[in-house]
Amino acid sequence: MVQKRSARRGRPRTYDPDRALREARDLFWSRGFAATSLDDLSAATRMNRPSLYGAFGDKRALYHAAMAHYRRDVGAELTRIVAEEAPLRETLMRIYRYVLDIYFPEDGQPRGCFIVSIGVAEAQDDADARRIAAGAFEAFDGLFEKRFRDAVRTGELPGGTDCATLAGIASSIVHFLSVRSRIGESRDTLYAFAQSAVDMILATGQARAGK
Amino acid sequence: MVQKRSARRGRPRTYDPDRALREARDLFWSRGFAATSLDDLSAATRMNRPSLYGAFGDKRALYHAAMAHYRRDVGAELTRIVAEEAPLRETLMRIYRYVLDIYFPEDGQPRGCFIVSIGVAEAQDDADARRIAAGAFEAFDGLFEKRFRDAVRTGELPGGTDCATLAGIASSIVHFLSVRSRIGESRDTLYAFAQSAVDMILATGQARAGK
DNA sequence: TGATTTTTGTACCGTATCGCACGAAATTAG
DNA sequence: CTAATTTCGTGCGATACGGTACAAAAATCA
Repeated sequence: MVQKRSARRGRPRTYDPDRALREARDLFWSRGFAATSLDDLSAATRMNRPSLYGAFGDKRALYHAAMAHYRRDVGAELTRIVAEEAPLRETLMRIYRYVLDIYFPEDGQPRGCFIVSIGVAEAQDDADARRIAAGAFEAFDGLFEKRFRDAVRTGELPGGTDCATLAGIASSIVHFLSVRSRIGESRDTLYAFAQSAVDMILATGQARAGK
Repeated sequence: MVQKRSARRGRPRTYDPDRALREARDLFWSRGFAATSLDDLSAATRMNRPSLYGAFGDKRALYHAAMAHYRRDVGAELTRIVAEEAPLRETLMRIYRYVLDIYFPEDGQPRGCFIVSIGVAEAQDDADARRIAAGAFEAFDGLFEKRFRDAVRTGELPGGTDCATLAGIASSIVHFLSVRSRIGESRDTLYAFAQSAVDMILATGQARAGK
């Protein structure tokens, strides 16, 4: 899988580019773009600054790479969860459990979603950051909506359900978990909220049914 | 109302402290804490740096003052809206319209909620910022919950409604509007989403009723 | 072995940053 | 008019920042 590129010409690298990108992402994630210095990044990635430059371009480009990496990572796992084809309640709870795993790392402080907590702040003046964030959310909403449409097809949700809006609400709850985790709410409290919210999402379907 | 403080002793100020605080807040709002320099703040507030220091303390203290100011401002208006005692749907839509007014300023780029977009990023390493944000959200959720409890009392929502969770969902939608406004969604799209989401919140009540 | 290629690591440059010292300016109190 | 008080505004100092130049190091190729 991880094919070592067939012996390259010059001096070999002493760092792992993917690991370095994850370390950089984590640093940006906790401090934001501007408050993270190249010295910090250099220390965390164990690459000196010229190597950072060679590998990723300037600080802004490294930041974009970190955002894109996060988006790919999380998007792939969410796609996998939805593909498992569990019952609707179970799929939703797996998604909320998964994002809570991300927002509350085992080691380190609660951090929320990288894009919501950090990326969106940059989005106003950084068109690339804005595009990456918008793309991530579009894919995210789309995943929820697709699952809800399937639920209508299988009878888990009644016909006439407004799947697009329900997907927006499901995404809203993810944003809520992100925001609240970073400002001190406990994981247990947020998990309980997610459960109750899922109850309501399913009940909403019931209401529509009788309409 | 605006009582001029009875002639103080020394040289009079050339700036309006409240106006200056709003200008500082707007600058932080668009760029974040670290990317906003004292030179920027000095220019925007038309106070030179030593005056800023004298009036607000260091940059971090000024930032906290800006957050607290925002929290007071928005909190007061939301309290006012809820106090109007309009029908539930109307109250909710007034709230969503009001926050969209904030998130989409008439002049300038979409910016989302100051606390969600900027404050939460600081919350991880800045205990004061975290406290201000947590207090703001607690008050916000409480306002929604109180309104939903009243709705149960008046029959707008059926008995047995889980008002705390419903308040969390209503707040989630506000977070959604904040996040999405800043990454390029149009105000019209978000307003339409809010309307559909309110439909669902009210329908959820209906479902519970039949339980 | 010697030329070539790629990465490493030090050292540095120009600039921006935060915070404050200090004297001038503008007002009131007596 | 003089003293006291408060703010203003210039200017600066120490540090931190992003980014790069340059030569040494470590590998492959012929």
